[in-house]
Amino acid sequence: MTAVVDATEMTTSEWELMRIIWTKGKASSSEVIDLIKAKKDWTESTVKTLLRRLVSKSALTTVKDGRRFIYSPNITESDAMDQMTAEMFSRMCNMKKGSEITKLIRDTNLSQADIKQMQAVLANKLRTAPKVVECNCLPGKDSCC
Amino acid sequence: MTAVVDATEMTTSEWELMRIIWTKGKASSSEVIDLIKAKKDWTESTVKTLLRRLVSKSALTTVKDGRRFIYSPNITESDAMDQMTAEMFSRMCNMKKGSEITKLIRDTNLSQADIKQMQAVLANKLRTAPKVVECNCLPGKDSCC
DNA sequence: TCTTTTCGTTTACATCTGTAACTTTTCAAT
DNA sequence: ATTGAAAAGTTACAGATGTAAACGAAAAGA
Repeated sequence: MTAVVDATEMTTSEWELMRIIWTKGKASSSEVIDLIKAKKDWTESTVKTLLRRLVSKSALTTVKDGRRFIYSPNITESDAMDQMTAEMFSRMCNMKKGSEITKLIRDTNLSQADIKQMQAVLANKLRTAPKVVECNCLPGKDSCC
Repeated sequence: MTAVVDATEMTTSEWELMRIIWTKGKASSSEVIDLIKAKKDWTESTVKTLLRRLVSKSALTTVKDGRRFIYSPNITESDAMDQMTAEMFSRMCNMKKGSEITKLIRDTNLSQADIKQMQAVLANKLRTAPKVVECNCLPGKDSCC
């Protein structure tokens, strides 16, 4: 079974709401409305619309609890992040992904454990790494770099 | 002077065209139309519309060459990639960025030089890395992890 | 010069997004 | 039972996006 939810079709605004629901596990619209207030100046209506759209994209499931709905995610935060990241990197030139990741490492606040983990993966990867990665910008030898 | 072009407002389709122009340095609309055919089944009209929108977003500059235009990028591929990456990572929980980068390392085809570069950066970073990175999903201690 | 290509410009149109007001339904408290 | 508050549902609307046809102008070939 392939991914039921396509996280790449969540908009930035929708993503903000998802973060709240991922963090809390589940939430009613009023909880979401309350929590989003700290970050965004949206009206209740706006939040409800976004929640509804997330439901229609199958990113959220609802369960009725009396008069209100409890929203819970249909995709994990981790899976969603993976999809987004993959989508973005798929747009980039193969040859340039490496330096982009390097920049990311440089610019991101990483824990000691994160770093050690990366070091382990890299050490292992080095053993079979190619001398160069081919560019795939244009078909044929005509490519960029 | 801040970034004149906001690459995060380029759509996926527009990005495809940018890649061609980045790779070639500059190109006429007919060159772009020809080259995109290998990847996308767009009509000439569609490509022209997208080029025009890129010009209106200041992502491309045109110089007239006889009857036609030569398009060239107003932002480097590298800067655009940086902006996109930064935008995406800004949406993620601080605490989870590390493992996301680790996955990226695992899933990306990297050259030996790329890997060594990352290793250097990481070794250096480890010396001042925090034990843990705080989650920033919700305001206050109420955060996720 | 007349015609055919080749570009660029204008117009189109459905869907998606950001943003929200207005309306209806349904608990909960008189 | 009545009413007020809370939640959900309906409708709206401008701008962005995907996708393109049609029209016009200019260059190149006949």
